[in-house]
Amino acid sequence: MPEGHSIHRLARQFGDVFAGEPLAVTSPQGRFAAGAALLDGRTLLRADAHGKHLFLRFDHGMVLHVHLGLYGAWDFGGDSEFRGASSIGAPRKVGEREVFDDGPPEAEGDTSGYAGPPAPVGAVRVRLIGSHGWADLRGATTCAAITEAEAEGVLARLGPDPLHKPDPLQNPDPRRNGSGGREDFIRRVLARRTPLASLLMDQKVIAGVGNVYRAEVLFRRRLDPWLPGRSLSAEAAGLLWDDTAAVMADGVRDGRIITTTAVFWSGSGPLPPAEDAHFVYRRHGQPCRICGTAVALAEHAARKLYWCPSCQRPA
DNA sequence: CGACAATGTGTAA
DNA sequence: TACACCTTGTCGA
Repeated sequence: MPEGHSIHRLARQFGDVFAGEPLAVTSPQGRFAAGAALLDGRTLLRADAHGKHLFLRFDHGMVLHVHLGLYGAWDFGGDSEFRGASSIGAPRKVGEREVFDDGPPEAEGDTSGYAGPPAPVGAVRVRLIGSHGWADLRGATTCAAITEAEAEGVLARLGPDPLHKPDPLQNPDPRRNGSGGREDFIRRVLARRTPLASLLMDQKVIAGVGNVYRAEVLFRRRLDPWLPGRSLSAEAAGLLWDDTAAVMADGVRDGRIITTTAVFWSGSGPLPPAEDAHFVYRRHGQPCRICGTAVALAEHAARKLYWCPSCQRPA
C-alpha cells in the first residue's frame, strides 16, 4: 500500500534507529529463515530507498532488499530512546505502523532494556532487534538477502526517483540524482505513445509513484490521463516531474499523501482531514473540487484510475 | 463471520 | 489480460 514517500521515511527510520549496532535478525514465520541467518548479528551500515524499494546495507556486504508490494508493512517499537530517535512521530500511517511498549522501563531507570517485541502476530517474515527497538516485516512482496551487485541490478531496472536530492555531490550518479532524473523522465515520456496514466505507473519511467500520486499529480497539472506521452511538450513533462517531486516530498514530511494543501488550506495551518486530502483519488462520482463535475473512474491495467473529465480535458 | 478491496509487481497465457 | 502472491481493514449479512 505504500508509495515512494513511505519507503523514504522507512529508510530514514532504519538509519536513525538501527544503524551502527549489531542486529538480531530472525524470521518468526520461517519463510525467510535462510536469508535471516545470512544477516543475523551483522551491523547495519545504512538504509536507502529508491522508488518503492528499500535497501538495508550490512557490514559484510550483504543487503536486505524489501519491497512492500500492495499490503506489506513494518511495525516498529522500542524503549524511550528509540521513540526519541524515531523519525516517525505522526499517527499511524499505512506501511509504517508503530507499536510502543506501554510498560514502565523508565521507572526502572534502565533505558538500555525494553520489554521487547510482542509475540509475533500473524506471519512476521523478518524481525530485526537492536538494543533499543525492534522492527517486524509482514506481507512484503520481496524480502531477500542479496549482494551489492544484485542490488545494483535492481537499481538498474528502475527509473529516476523524484525524491532523490538533486545535489550532484550527494548523488553523483546522474541517473539517480534529481536533476539528471528530471531530464531522463522528460526523455522517456516524450519518446512514447503510451498514455500518461500508464507512464506514471511505470517504475522505469519514474520510480516511486503509485496509484494515488498518479491520479493526483495528473489532476494538479490538469493533464488528461489518456494523452500519449509524446503529445506533451518538454516543458509540460518537466512541470509534471517538478510537481510530483514537490508533492511527494510533502508526503515524506507529513507521513500521508496530501495533495490539496496550499490550494484549500494555504499550506501553513493544520493538515486537512483524510476526506479532504485528495482531489480525485477515490472520489469517483463526487464533484470535482475545482469545477464541480463528477469525478470519473475507469479500470486501467487492472488499477483504478480517477480523473476529472472537465479539468483534465486537452485544451 | 465471510467477502472484498487495497497506496504493487511478476509471471503465464 | 488474468492470476498469484498473502495481509489487513471495512462492510454487509
